[in-house]
Amino acid sequence: MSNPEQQAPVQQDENQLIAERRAKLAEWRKAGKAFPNDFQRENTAAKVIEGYGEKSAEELEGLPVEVKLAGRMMLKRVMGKASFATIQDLSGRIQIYITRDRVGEEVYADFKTWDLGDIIGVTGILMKTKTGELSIQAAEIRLLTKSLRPLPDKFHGLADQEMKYRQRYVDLIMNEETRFTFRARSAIVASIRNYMTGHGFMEVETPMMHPIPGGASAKPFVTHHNALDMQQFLRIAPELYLKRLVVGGFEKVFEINRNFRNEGLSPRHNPEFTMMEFYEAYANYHTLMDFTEGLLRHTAREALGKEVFVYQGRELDLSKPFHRLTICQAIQRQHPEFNDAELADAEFLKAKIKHFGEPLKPGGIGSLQLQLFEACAEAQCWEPTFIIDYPVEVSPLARASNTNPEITERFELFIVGREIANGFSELNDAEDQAARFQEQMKAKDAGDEEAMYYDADFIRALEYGLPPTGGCGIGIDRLIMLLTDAAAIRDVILFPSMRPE
RNA sequence: GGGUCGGUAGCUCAGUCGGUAGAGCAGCGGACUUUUAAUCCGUUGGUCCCGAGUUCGAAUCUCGGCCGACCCA
Repeated sequence: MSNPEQQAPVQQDENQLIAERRAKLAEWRKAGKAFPNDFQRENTAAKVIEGYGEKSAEELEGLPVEVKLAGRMMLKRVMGKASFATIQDLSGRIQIYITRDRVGEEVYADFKTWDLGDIIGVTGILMKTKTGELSIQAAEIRLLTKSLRPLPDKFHGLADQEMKYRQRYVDLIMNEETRFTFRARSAIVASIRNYMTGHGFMEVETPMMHPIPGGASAKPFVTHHNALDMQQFLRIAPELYLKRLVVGGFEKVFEINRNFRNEGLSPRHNPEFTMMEFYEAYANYHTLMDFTEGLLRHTAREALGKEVFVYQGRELDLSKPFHRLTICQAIQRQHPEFNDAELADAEFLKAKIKHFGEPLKPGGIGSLQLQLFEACAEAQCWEPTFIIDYPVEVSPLARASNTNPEITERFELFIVGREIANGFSELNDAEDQAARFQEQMKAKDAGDEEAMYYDADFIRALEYGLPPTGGCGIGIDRLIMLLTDAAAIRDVILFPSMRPE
């Protein structure tokens, strides 16, 4: 099946500037050497500057150092017989000095026709300008790729938020801050992997397409498998598959991958987002909290080199021990006027939830306490805070507490008022799990679209015996937002979901 | 879903009281052998988001729609 609208030719937004560049490209083709791929660079801008930036003009003259590099031309200052250009490669920028006498009259004339955005290769020796900027005095210079589209204003850059997301390639060309964010993202994910594998965890990949969506409460994307003629769901969480692996004897596993939830877009929600989930046999929610705390601190230190950050203008310190509070303690931290008896009274809780302007969802005491927490205390958890002891009714996959069957051995971690992680001692009693799925089925029949399905194979797996296990999910995009001071999830996802153009 | 703000040249943005479109950058032509957002002279370029209305006349006012950002739900 194909959507005819998607096949319609894209309307060409041609203009005078593009036409000029196409004409230049046509000339280049005529010369017979367009789009060469035989230029082998030997250096990058940052390495060259790191190695020789401190050398004096005389020292450089005495060496001399020949370099060969390539990049996109970002600035160009042409004079009659000599020019400067600034090229940008993956590492940074460096200035080139081009004189007609050295490169030859013909090449110099060609160079004058090259445009900002073109990709050029240069060979030359290092020099210092009279203002002390390390530059490459070009012996040879070549056009490697013609850029047909003009770049945004060289000084103001790309300001249009929508264009930054839709044409991320332009954002990356123009904006050092964007490049930093996504390099940081890469480093953060790498650090997490290091920590996990360093602690004996094995990285696995479990299905992205599920016959039954499970492992979380969320609306799934639905698709269809033609050969099997069956409905499939993009996964909303990998949890049930990872626990099957622990049953199988892979006692420490993790997965970093995409989840898909069929929900709206917001500064904190993208329909596809990245989660890490990890499971460890013989761990429980207390040891998980210790581990998660260590993981975040390690990641901050290794990937960003610090543990104290500024997020949206306010300090965030990951070096101090994370708070651990029950739901009621967290409410009382914000509202000491609420006493224990009141927080155990359904009518009181309902009244307060309404008072804080939240819609009231049906549920028992535990659920009401959680709703009140979300209404009046969650956003105030700026410093890292584990909220513990979630009610059974909202935790269908978590092990119940030994001391109170109404609550589970579960935590959520909040930082800057946002949920970052969710973990618990796993429910490994197959019969209890089957009963919980039955409850979820009832809720689904009663109209709760986000209630879970009954997963018979998962129950069968538990019946073989899941060791006592702890598991935790960490929202990678949100973690990256924290560490890179990004206000919106779209700023940490290279190609965020957008309405089609 | 509601509210606020916005959509004007390739980019960044002005546009007064409603009188028919401006700047900088980029481009094009010219000058210029150490520039730093180079400079100087000249110059091309517009579906003013779309549609309707009011008006002699709409980028501007009104209504409807589309798109985006932010806030709220």
